[in-house]
Amino acid sequence: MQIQFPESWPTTPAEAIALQQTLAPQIVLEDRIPNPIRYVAGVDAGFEDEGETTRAAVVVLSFPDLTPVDEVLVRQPTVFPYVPGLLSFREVPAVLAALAQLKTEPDVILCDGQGIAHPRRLGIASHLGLLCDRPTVGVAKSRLVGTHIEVPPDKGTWVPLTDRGDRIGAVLRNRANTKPLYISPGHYTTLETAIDLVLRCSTKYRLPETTRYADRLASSGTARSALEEVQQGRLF
DNA sequence: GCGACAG
DNA sequence: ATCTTGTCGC
Repeated sequence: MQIQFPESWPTTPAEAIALQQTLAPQIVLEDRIPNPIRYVAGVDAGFEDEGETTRAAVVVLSFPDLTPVDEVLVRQPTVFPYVPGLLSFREVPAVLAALAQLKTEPDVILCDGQGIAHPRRLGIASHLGLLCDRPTVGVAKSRLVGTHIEVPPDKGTWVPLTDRGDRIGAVLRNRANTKPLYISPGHYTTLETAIDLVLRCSTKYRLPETTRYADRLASSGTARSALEEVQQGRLF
């Protein structure tokens, strides 16, 4: 898909925070997702060489059958350290490079991490949504900010995630007997639609299929060689 | 000043 | 995120 790469990228936390404050007001919390949805994408990032190299994986699944139809894996030098609240500045560059190589245009992208459930309302899903001008949803495995009551144990139930008086997302019990997921709108979507989409992308596991496929692709790129396995005496 | 803190 | 063995539970 066509990607407009940023001409410059923040180098320091101070610059990154300033950019977030500029971009946050541009987020659109209205549904602008194509109907019907034909393709959903999942993105994930991983690291090698003690963080020196970033891996970004993106997988496109047909919807609603969730069959993988396109995928890309890229590796490039890491350009920003991990700082809570500034995750996008570390992972987005590689993710954009991966998206640029997709042949199939996704109608919506599910990201590993928060959307607007962020201190400055610009988590990685929101930031990515603005940069590629696409609907995005944040699917995080844990909380960054906000408070919430306990989530009922029943599968499919959720409670609002609140921060400074704002409803910034939902804590969703995607499966019974598992930790809940933190869902929040990224860009061009409402919380209700985000929750519905995550549920419709989920089958028998805690994480939606989109992120599971992306995780697997990202991991395949870091799998140990047979030689390394032998040297560690763990073959067979 | 003391915790909390997506991936 | 990554390192890293076995182990508890469905």
